[in-house]
Amino acid sequence: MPAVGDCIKMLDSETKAVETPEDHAEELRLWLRLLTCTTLIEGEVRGRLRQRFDVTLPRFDLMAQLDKAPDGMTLSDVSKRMMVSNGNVTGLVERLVESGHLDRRTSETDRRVQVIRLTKLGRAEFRRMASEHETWIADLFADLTPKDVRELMRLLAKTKASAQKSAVRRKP
Amino acid sequence: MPAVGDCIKMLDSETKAVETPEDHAEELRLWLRLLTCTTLIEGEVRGRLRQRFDVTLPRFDLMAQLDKAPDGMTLSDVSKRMMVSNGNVTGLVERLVESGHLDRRTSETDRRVQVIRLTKLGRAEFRRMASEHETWIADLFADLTPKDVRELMRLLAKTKASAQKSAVRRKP
DNA sequence: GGAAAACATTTTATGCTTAAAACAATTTTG
DNA sequence: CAAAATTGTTTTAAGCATAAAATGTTTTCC
Repeated sequence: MPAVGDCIKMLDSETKAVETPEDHAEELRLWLRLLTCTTLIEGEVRGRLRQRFDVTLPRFDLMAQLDKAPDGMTLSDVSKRMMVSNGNVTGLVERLVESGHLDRRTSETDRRVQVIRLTKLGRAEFRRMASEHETWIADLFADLTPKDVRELMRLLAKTKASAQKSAVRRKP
Repeated sequence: MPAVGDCIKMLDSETKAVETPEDHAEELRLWLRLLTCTTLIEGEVRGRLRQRFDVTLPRFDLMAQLDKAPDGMTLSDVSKRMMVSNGNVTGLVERLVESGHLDRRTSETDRRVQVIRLTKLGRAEFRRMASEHETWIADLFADLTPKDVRELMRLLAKTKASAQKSAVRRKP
């Protein structure tokens, strides 16, 4: 049963409504749990990728983006999709070109733009990894019913929209 | 309406059931959405901490752990709680001791163990940051109803348990 | 009691990540 | 058309992060 103080707004000396220090403990706990789940799964995937394929998670993620874009992507596109900084992508791409997984060329129509693609080798290796990766994910989520999955998808979509709105409010 | 092939098990030449390559696309999409939500919120919190308090997220997280433990924690405890590597904590603590936010001493009873605590300065600064941080989180989750929050908490708890079980299956 | 196992932490080597500044090419606009 | 703004990428400097090996300490268990 909540205490009285939890539900009323304080009145100041001039009898105008004043914000009580609101209780946001529930949202905070939700955020920590969300973070815990992600960290747990991410760490597991990272370790398995390293053990099975000697590849890092960021490299895998970048290849995953390119696998969906047969005609290649620009570095900016990749950066936005992966939600990481531009400089980060520059370095990742450098190493993946070096190892022969990526092909990189300057755009014909805009000399600022770099277009990157998976090489044959890169695509083949990615497909091999992705297939196993999918089974890991399925296993990690194995205890969720199809209904749980649907419900989580819905609530996370709502969460994403809420967070995006809030982010935009700060920097318009 | 699902195609026939989605629901049947293939039969091999000797009429024994054979695993179809199962479709785990839903779980994969769920994982990506989970990751997106976390990355989005994490990036937002990171940026605000930097702008408002010139502090990094890992430093804040470490201080948050210590704020809950007035008698201090060992590096191992912190490492487990934060779900990061031991070496990582060593470096973080070094910098926070340097800046006067943490106090570190060798345990009286076990000379292997380092016990760290927030200093007065560290605690004061953390409290100031934490209070604002809580409002950011509330704002980021603002569009979720209390019921949404409860439901997400429940489903994420189930997800965490499932993932932990799967992780243990691999390395017992 | 002493060798072996377990534990807590640090070190090492490498790679990831960011924010901000710098650079270069294109587009906008007065 | 040229100055200014914008866009795409790279560089820089600092910090974060990991896995694996190394170091010192305590327990375990013959």
